[in-house]
Parts: sequence; C-alpha cells; structure tokens
Amino acid sequence: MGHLCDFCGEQRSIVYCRSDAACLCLSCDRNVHSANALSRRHSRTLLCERCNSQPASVRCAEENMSLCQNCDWNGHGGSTSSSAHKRQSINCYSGCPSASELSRIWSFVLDFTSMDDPNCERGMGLMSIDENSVSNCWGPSEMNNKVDVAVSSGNNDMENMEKFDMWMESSSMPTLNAMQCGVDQPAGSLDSTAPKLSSPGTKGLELCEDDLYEDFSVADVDLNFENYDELFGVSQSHSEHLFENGGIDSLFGMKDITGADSNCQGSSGGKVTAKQPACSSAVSGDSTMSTKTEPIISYAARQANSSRSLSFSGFTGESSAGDYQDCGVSSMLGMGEPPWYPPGTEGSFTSAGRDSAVLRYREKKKARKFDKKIRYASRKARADVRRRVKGRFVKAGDAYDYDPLCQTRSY
DNA sequence: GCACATGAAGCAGCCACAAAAAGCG
DNA sequence: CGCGCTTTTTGTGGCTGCTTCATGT
Repeated sequence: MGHLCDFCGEQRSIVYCRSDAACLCLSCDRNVHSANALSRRHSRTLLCERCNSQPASVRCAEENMSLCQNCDWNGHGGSTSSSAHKRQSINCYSGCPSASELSRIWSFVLDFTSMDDPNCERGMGLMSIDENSVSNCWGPSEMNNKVDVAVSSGNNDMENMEKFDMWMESSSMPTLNAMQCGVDQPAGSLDSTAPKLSSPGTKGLELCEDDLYEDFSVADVDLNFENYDELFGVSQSHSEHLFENGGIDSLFGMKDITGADSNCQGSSGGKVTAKQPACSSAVSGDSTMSTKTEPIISYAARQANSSRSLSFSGFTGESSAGDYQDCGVSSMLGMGEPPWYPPGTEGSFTSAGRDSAVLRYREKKKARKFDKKIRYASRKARADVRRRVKGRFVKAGDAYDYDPLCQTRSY
C-alpha cells in the first residue's frame, strides 16, 4: 500500500501535483484541480511507486513501476542488469481528464472504473500538453516527426545559446521535456497552422540552487496548446483516438527511450535552430498568447503530419538574464521534470558520475556572472569622460549639461 | 472582489566617437 | 602570408520615456 492521499487521507495517492507539492488520489486530484482554471493548469504526474514522495519521471517496464529520478538512479544507476531495464519517460499532464479517459490511458497503472464523474465532462478537452508531453506529442518516431527547437529572443543571443549549452552539457537532455505549447490562433487565420508558443512569465524561468534537475521551475513556464483542432486540423475525436492508441504515451508522453528517438535529436544533440523563419508549419513564439482566458483545449497531441519547429521567445538577454539566471532553455525542461538519460549515453552515468557532473555544473554556475562585463576598458574610459546632454553623448565642443570630469550640470 | 490611481522598477533606445574588426590591393 | 591602408562595425554610460508590476484606495 502506497502513500495516502494528502487531501483525503484515505485513498492511495497516485498523482503528484507539483504546484501543490501534494500527493493525491485520483479522485481528489480531479476534485482539487477542477476547481478553477488556475488549478486545472497544475502540472501533475504519477507518483513514484518506490519512495511515494516524489514525482515519477520514468516507468520501468521490467519492474512495472513508476520511479522518480532518485529512485531510478538508485535502482538503475549502478547495476548493469537493472540499468538495462527498459524505461520510459513519464511526463506531466494538467487539466481535468475524465475518468473513462484516465481508465483507458492509465490502464497499466490501475483501474479507475469507479471514478466517472459527469462534472468533468470536458475531460480530455482540458488535458493540456505540458512541457514534457510536447516532446512526445510532437515527435514519436513512428510518426516521423521532427522537432527542432528554436531558441529565439528576437535575435538569438549567445547568452541563451550558452545557457542552452550549459544545460545540454550538464544534463544531456534528450527530449524537449519541457514545453507546454500554446496555440492561440483565430479561426480561419491564414497562419492557423502555426501554433504559437508563449511563456507568460518567462522571466520566471529559473534554475534554483537545490538540484540540477529539480532546479528547473517549469511551473513558471505555462505554455498550453489551445485550439488543438486549428492547430493540427484534427478533431477532438481524433485526438481521443490518438489517446486511445497512444494510451499513457499520449497522456504522459511516454515514449520508448531505449531506442534512439530521432525526433528528439534536435534537443539531444543540442541542435538549436537559432532563428526560425516565419513559416506556416513553424511554431512561432514571437507572438504571445494568453493562457488565462479561453477554455484550454489542450492535448497531449500527437501531431501526425509535419515537421515542426518550436521556437521560444521571451528569453531575454543578459540584461535580464538575472531574472532567470541560468538556463534560458529551462522552458524546454519539463515541469521540473528531470531529463531522461538514454542508456548508453549519459544514461549510463554512475551515481558518482552524476555527482561529478552536478558538481561541475554548480561550480560553473557559481562562477557565472551576469554583471555587465566591460570588454574594452579603453572604451569605458572614454565614455566615462564624455560630455553629455540628457545622458546622450554630444559632439566635442557642443553644449553639454553634464561633464563627468567636473560633475557640472547646466541645469 | 473589482476598478482605478499611484509609485516603483525594469528595460530599450539614443547619442558621439575611439577602438576593433573586416576588407582590399 | 604578411603588411599597410581604408572602411565598417562595435561598445561605452547617463538619461529619458515607455511598459509592467505591486500596492493602496
């Protein structure tokens, strides 16, 4: 018997809500998170069945258990036999799925047949793709999808690239485990095929100090798919069909991670499309959308047809980098979801190796500075003695209102 | 709880010009 | 390939105006 629900204290907790930091049974999960639009956006995932306290990040097919990162490491990190276990990443969901949908989708976990609730009829219509599920919804290999991550901030500044590199270096993130895609396209829009991403509060993209993986605060990254139909040109029934077929894969974005997923090469290989041209199939983040108004029609979407590029905007340059401090691509990391290491690559890290990587990351992070750097002292020296008018440089000999040398002002 | 006003904070852009970088023969 | 010259690009800081956010009424 696992951990009891934090809310009712009676049922076994199944779901972990990151926003509430609570372990909930499915019934309470549904009740709590159907209360309002805000709570529906809470990111939830399965609860680790080993420690019963942390959100599960992977599911071990051999042990038939959902495991958090730590338990996964402990269980699969060292032993060669167990490390070969076939595992699947588990991503988060939000919204208020109907019980029947849950029952279908989570059939491998448990049976929810007694949970049907007409109050939650929106069901899968409110299922949102959170950061994690995007990677899967966009790119199951069998769908021949390709996901390019374009990190754009107007112009793709190197700071963001550096941050992306840092993240890639430290985690070798194999998937786009982090996006909650939003679509806010008016019906009939010419560019209706181009879903738009936004990340309200992108400034909040931040890495906390606690842990390399737990650092990624994706609660601040709130990207939702809306208007799924317009986006993908697929009816909801179709999407349900996709869920049916995809099962938990569709909901949690689980995918087979024992095999190299070509769809994730864009991220796993660190491929970053610096700037994405406007294109109908592109997911442009240039225009922001609000996730707080329209009913969220979000799906762990499997997009079946085209290669799409996902671009992120809202990443600010160094001047504002202090706000998110670390990884400009934290939006690409799932709901605080630790990245998955494919076996044979970083996934074969031992615990010591991981500790070493974490240590290196932290040292590098500590050494990182976001203060303004003076690249040319001579230019600074020159600027320091330049006369100005209202802060602007003036030509030599022109009238000025501020002279740094004598601190005189004409006003 | 909502609407509105106010203040604080953050940010981009502007300016001239020397230094650095790039281009060319 | 290296040199010298010319042209182009870059970076520097204080201030303003704008936007966003928080707080109070």
